[in-house]
Amino acid sequence: MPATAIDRDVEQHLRTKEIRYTPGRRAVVTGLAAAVGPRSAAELHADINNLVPLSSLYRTLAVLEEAGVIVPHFGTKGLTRYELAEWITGHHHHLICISCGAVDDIDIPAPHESEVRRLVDEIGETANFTPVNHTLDIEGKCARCQ
Amino acid sequence: MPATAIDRDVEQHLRTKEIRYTPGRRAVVTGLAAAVGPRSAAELHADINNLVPLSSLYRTLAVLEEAGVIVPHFGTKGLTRYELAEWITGHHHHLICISCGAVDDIDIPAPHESEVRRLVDEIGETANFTPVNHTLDIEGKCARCQ
DNA sequence: TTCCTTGCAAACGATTTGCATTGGA
DNA sequence: TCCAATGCAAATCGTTTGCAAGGAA
Repeated sequence: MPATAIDRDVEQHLRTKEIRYTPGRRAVVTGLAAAVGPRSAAELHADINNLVPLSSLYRTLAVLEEAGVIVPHFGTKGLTRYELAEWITGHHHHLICISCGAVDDIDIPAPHESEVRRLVDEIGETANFTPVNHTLDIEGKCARCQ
Repeated sequence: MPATAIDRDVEQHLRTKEIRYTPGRRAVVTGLAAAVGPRSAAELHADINNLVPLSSLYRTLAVLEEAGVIVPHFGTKGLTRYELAEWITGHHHHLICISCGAVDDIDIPAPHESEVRRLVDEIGETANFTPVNHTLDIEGKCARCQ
């Protein structure tokens, strides 16, 4: 029944954790896989055509987050948006246009990425803080808004 | 009446915009200036000893944000925290504890900072994007939560 | 049968708003 | 005087939870 590679990977991932991959959960994952950027509960609810009531959707999001399938993103006032975890989508950063508000995912070249990681580790060490993840968001003007 | 340099700068800044620097607003700015990292409305409310009721506090925060004195930070689920704008505090980054939720400001050494800026500029060039600002948030475990 | 999952409705916490009052310029 | 700022209470919005019903193992 898995429709896509992502779907199959998630199914496998959940099986090893003995978490059921129910139709509602599958719908959410599929919705996120189809989305361009991070989606809020309400947006997902619409995306999957009200298939799952909001309260169940929230519970589904909590389960998937706990299972490491999705990751919350706090970029907007009073709203949590979720996206598939980086082991599915790959590590990436965000370009945020201050003019039109668009958010783009961006992959940066591996050498740059490891430079960032090295910096982050160094900073953490100095501050007695154990880094688990980092977000490098770049705000500026996108190509269309120059 | 301005007590600190920050207070004086903000007073001046607001005067040019013809926005009144009332006692309530001054209290919020002073509270933020005294704080270690970004503060939520509720935290500030406590910080300034309930001097300003929450509803007015929220209005004050909106005014100060609109005026460019403070800046919102979305790092934690369901909460908006504010901090003084960078023209007041200087450029800095954030350490976000995934365990207790605390957010700390961190200055990183100038060489590191210019490395980051160089990276950001290079990334922008590649993506045909003009960087104006960047945020490097590091999520992990703080000293107390190790 | 025994859990886990779901749906509904009510509860919750953060934030916003309407409205009447206060207070500076 | 006049408009902005304030305080209170009620409303709103996103999210969470209690509880009873449905479904898979």
